[in-house]
Amino acid sequence: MQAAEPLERTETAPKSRILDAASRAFADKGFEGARVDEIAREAGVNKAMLYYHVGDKAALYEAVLARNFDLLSTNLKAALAEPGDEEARLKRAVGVLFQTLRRIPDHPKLMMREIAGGASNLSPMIMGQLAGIFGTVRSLIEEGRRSGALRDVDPLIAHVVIVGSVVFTLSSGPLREIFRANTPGFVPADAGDADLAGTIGDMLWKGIRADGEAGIRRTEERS
Amino acid sequence: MQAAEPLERTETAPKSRILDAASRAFADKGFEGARVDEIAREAGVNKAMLYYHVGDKAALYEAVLARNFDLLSTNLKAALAEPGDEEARLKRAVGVLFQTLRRIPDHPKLMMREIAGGASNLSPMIMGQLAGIFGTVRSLIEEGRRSGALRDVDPLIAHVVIVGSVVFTLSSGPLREIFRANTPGFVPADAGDADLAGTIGDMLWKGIRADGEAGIRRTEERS
DNA sequence: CTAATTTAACCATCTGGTTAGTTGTATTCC
DNA sequence: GGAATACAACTAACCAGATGGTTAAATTAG
Repeated sequence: MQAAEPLERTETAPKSRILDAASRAFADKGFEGARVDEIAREAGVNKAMLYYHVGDKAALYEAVLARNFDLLSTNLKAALAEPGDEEARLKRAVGVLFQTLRRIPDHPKLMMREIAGGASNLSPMIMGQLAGIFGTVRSLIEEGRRSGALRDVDPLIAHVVIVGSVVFTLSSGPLREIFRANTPGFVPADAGDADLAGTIGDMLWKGIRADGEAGIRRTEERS
Repeated sequence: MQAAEPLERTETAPKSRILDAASRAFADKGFEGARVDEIAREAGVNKAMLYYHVGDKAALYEAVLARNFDLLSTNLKAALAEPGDEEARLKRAVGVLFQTLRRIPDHPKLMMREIAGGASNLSPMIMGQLAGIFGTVRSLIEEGRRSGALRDVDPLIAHVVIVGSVVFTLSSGPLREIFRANTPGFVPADAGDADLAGTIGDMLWKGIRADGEAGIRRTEERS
């Protein structure tokens, strides 16, 4: 038995490279559109090695998703474990969601495709990870409701709106650039990442916070 | 087959049936995942007829998208043409977006997949339709900013958040049902459509309306 | 030697797309 | 009228290339 794996000197481990390539392919072209041969080539391994190390195409897909959700879940839980008032925690959650997904830009794309497909191809393991993340966000929202900081929103709907806003924003970058380029008199680029996350966190917070005694302007003020 | 043409013998026009089947297939399985044979079979048409009436797979895809965007654009413009203050118009826009997409439930899925793919497969015609819709929403937001009803949000980002929220909510219905079923002590179903649209419209409105004299907390906590 | 890796070659099946030919029917020509 | 023509709608059969997956053999490491 080999005591320790002294590898990854030259490059990263083959399995990791395979998952990286697979993640990119699945995100860009979808499960059906991704070509196993291309993933292998891009990872710099023989196709048979891919089956040897990971398994078939479905296993490959699941491995990619599991790895991404794991990172996301860990970061999110860590961010919400720290103390703070509801506003700070929600915005921190959005910020962490934003920056974590920036580090794995394939993930929002995978999620969007998966949801479009009716989430019918998610293994129990992945569903468990998803449920964990949902539980974390749900706790945040329900605590906020109990403390009176948040309005009486449906946690699941709020969750979907939060994730949808961030995921959509992150994934639609290329499309936005096209619009900005074709719209005269328009700021030519998105704000930086921190600003973007801040803007969206702010919108979401204001969208679900309790109507303060002062915030209830029913907009009938027209000068 | 003379005058006695049985009313429903022909059901709907072949092309329309083909587009319906194609829309479903593309939404559920993606462009690459959709099988032309299956689309033809589902439409009750010989495969060659599909090529005869519409064209190849890409043309089929474009036809589906064009038809959907057309309906969406028409409804949205009509809804925003009617007068009203910013709050009413925004909420009306969200409501129309919601109910139009409910009528073509494949469309949000197609959009999600397309955005995930980097919007790289959209023909100029489709891009034009998209630009038209964006222009409509942008006008709404910029008018709101000028009148002081809305905060100084980036119209593109606001647009993305609005559309993302609605599209995500609509597409994630099945996934939400799974979560609701597995979460004890949870309301067992989504609110009705009107309520759902109202809830989300409200969240979005409160998220981008101008800060009342009390709400201004320039949270720069991100150091 | 033995076992873990790695490779080239292979294959059964599927997929988008085409083609040659058929049918029904409206129009033209005698 | 009715034969000939024209043409859109439709079909069955086919095909070349791609695709996911396998295997037997070779190479390397302990």
